[in-house]
Amino acid sequence: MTDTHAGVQPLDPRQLGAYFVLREAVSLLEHQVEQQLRADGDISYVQFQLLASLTNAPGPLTMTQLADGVVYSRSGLTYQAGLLEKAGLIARGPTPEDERATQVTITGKGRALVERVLPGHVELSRRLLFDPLSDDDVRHLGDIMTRVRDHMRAQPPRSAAPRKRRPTSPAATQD
Amino acid sequence: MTDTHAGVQPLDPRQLGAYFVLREAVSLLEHQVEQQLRADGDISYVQFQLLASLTNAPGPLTMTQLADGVVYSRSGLTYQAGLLEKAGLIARGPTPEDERATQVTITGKGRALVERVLPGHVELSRRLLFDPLSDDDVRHLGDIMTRVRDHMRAQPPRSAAPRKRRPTSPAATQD
DNA sequence: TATTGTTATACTCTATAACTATA
DNA sequence: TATAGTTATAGAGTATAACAATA
Repeated sequence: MTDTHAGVQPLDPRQLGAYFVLREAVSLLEHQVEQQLRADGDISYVQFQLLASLTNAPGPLTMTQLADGVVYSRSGLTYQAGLLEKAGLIARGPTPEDERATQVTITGKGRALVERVLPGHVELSRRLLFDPLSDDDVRHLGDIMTRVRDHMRAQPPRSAAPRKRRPTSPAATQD
Repeated sequence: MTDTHAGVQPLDPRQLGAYFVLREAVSLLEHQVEQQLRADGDISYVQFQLLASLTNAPGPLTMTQLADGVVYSRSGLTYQAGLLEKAGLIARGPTPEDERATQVTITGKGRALVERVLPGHVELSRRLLFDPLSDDDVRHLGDIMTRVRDHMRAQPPRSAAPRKRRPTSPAATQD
């Protein structure tokens, strides 16, 4: 990459390399996982995440709670929840405390699907991600990404809710 | 769909945690980067990657070379290249040596766009990814993900994959 | 008025298969 | 026959805005 732009301090080449190889490796991983989930359970990773969130939760979640960290728009979640409900994997109903909210419950079929899909998911991540890594690598990777995640979550306005999102700065230099 | 998964050894919780936090952190990062690229240059990350590959390459690339590591189907690349060409960022022409191939060149406008977009991209990755990391973390992260990437690239395609693997070409990678 | 969630809609992107043309 | 690339097309997913109901 040419670094002939004045005014901005270029990123350390080591950082630049780490960033791009991270993106590349995760892209390859994502693609493979997507195939596995589709083949084993006919769901996407997003759908898996939603089911997994419900599985891990102590009880039903509202749509807003379910959206957190998985989806970046409310309508996106409504769309996905619609698919999951049509497939009989979740159920939606009223929330007693707040009549505006929707309570989302995972069904037995939904739990069964997670159980059916999880082994392959786990096996694949082991084969693709963990095979070439030592225990220490894994520990360090988890630690690093946890810090990064927490850092990012602390920084920007929270995701799935903002009323109005205005990306600033039009590109300035002509079209 | 019928998956005989008797006796699957569960993943070490540390690995499971590392996997999911990796996916989560990268998802947040991707989303932010996508916004930055769209705001600063009206391109997607895939399009940025294609332009960056051409910028880094010593000369023009064929479509096949350009596809490597960025896109997972030929038609997907044709689609993206069509957009980039329509925007005047790349040019496509015949390849002298092989009349079947298409030679892709980046235009001055394309280079200018990369230059315009890169500072913000770099700045964002520093702020989101590298701020909470030490130099040692970055070194380790780059090392880990390089090994993972190389490992995945060496893997033979899995069951349902319609045999169309490309040979690894050294030209178009970013690190 | 603000918030929860849905709907309508438009758009982006991906991927399979059929096709052309070269090798 | 095999490979490079395009096209046609279908489907999945996303996001914005308008909307209704409730707080």
